[in-house]
Amino acid sequence: MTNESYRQFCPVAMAAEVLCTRWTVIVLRELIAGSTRFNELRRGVPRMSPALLSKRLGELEQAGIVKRSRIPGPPEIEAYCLTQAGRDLQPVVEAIGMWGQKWVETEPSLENLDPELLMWDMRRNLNTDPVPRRRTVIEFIYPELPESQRKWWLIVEPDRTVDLCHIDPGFDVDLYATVDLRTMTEIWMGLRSVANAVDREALVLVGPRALIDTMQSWLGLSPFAAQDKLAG
Amino acid sequence: MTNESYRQFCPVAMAAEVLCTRWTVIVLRELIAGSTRFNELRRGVPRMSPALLSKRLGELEQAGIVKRSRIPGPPEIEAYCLTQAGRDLQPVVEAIGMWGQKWVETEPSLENLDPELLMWDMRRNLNTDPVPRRRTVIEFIYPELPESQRKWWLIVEPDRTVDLCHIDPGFDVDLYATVDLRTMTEIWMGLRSVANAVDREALVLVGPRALIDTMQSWLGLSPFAAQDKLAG
DNA sequence: CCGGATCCGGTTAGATACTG
DNA sequence: CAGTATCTAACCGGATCCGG
Repeated sequence: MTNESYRQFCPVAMAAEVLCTRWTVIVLRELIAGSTRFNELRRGVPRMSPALLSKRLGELEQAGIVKRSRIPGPPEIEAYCLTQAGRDLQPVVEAIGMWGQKWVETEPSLENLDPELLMWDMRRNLNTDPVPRRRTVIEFIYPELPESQRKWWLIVEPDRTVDLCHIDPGFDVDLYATVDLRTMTEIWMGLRSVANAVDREALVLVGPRALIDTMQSWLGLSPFAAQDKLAG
Repeated sequence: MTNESYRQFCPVAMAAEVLCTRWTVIVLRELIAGSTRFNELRRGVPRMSPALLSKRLGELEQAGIVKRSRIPGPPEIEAYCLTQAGRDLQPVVEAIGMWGQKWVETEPSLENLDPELLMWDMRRNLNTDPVPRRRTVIEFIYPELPESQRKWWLIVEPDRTVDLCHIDPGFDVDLYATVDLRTMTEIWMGLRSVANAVDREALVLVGPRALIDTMQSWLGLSPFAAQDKLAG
């Protein structure tokens, strides 16, 4: 069931036994970002098999990092929540991410683009403060992608909740953003600014001036975008 | 040769591909602590096979974390040194260790005691400032261990270098410390003080008063000993 | 839909021995 | 000193299937 121990009394080894198994820190990133349900977590780690995710969640529960609770139904739903020990892992995950942003060459990772992951992250981090206090709809169009992944809608409701759809919700669209996936991912990662992408015509915005001019501020970036890159 | 990618553009995933494979952070801990040669690293990870250590060092070199350099001989010797990217991993390893010290139950790890690891760590962290400015020899005796691991000598030379022997160097001994391995490990990890162990007669010190009274200060503790424990 | 369990083939890690 | 070689056991990825 569990991994063989390193058999060292050093705290680094003790922690690494739990944390440094395949996929574990990625799952922790999702939990820290706020995901709580099994299939919600799956969206954040689409290439991880559900069997392995289930196993890892069990190990994290065993280690006191995650607590499983049953939300009364129907449908009866399981929620995975971080304990205090789990929330205390945020500095660890952040340190790993900061190092990755600073030192890992981007080129290889920019070959692994995923519009669903990107849009999901954008939804999570969108800053609603600069957005008008009525329902605002932004449509992203990735012309080079197949039909099923081409169009995405971000919807900011008057109550400041943000929804993401990949089928047309039928609302009037305030802002259209036509862009290639790589450019949008680079913007999200802080490797390029909105203005730069517009200048190079890699990003075409159609909509009210106010929404366009504030895009860099309402488009929440990756939590690691502020870290300068030294590699790649 | 290398691990399969997570295929995510997130910096956490990019970093985890390199860092979160088995044994990798333990090897990094050794490199950060100052080990540079292959067999020196092996002493810090005695349960890791040399084949895997060699493979990991190759991966770390590939990732730009370690640089291999040849020290002219004979004997010709290879040295593994951290690059700037490698030194930048210190906050990551420290964050992992701090979390481990705070949240991982100690009991299981205290079943995996190792006198050589412990003495090696003590040698590395010994604070020579409070030690007299002549050669000082401290003999540790673990009565419950087999002959080959029972006696260890820490030698502080006048030039402030510290040596560790596990065969009698033949010098006059200034201080004898008779202790069981578990108690000494608990002291090293900050779970118990020298005074407490002496009071409970788990640690018996024979030698000059000055050396005994200052032991807590010259005995450098684990870098994580300052972090309070909340689990186990 | 939600939350997994099962099976199978390929890869990785552990143990031990050996070499230039 | 600094690694290879070899063999076996454990783990992982991918697909499929299942009960509520």
